Amino acid sequence: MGKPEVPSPQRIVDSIQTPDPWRLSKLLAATRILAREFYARPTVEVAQALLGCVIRRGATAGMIVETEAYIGQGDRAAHFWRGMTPRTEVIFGPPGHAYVYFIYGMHDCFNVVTEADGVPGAVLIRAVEPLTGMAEMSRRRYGIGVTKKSARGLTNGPAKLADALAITRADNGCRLDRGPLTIRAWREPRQFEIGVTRRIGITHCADLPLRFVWKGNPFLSKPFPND
DNA sequence: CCGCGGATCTTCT
DNA sequence: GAAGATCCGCGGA
Repeated sequence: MGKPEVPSPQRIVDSIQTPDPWRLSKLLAATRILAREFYARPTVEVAQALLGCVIRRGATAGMIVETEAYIGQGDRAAHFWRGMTPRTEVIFGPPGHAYVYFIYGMHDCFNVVTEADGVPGAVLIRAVEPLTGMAEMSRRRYGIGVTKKSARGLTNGPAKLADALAITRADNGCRLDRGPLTIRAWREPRQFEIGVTRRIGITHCADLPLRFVWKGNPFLSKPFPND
């Protein structure tokens, strides 16, 4: 005669299991905000160094597991390959700022600006592993915190994670070392292998090895071959 | 699991 | 005026 078990929203969503559930306070204590200098390096270097880092917005956070580099030298897939336009202005600005663009009439995608001030370069964040606030992320994406959908689908794509972390064009040009949207590194760095592949969803320069993934992580937008 | 088509609108030619 | 750094649902294996 027990009452039917009705798990709380947080329970249901979390029970879909991320391997590593974090409380926000604990997460903040275990990480520190990346300084602007971190981003003032070659784009490919930053793209790899960002793997394992944590994007935080309010009570929601996810760990970066997949990135793509968009570089200045003859990269026709980069939005800025022809030079500066109103849209790509922030990519030519100081490093450590957000570049958020709108695509296919409905999605926002989140990039980090790299290289020295005046030199274009950006890293597209393609997937994160949810760490905290999954019910809230689920509400942002599905309009409901209780869902039977797999946790994998919550943030395993550039537009999905932007949605889950409420990143929009309003964040375009904002700095990432302060303010409501920040990127943090673990004080005790995680150990993992980095896989390299061609970038996804582009037509030009599709062969360049500029996509970087946390090898074997289940939250990739597309699995690493042989995983 | 995989491939296909539709949705939808900003940006630059 | 066309393409685009995507996602989702659907149908089939």
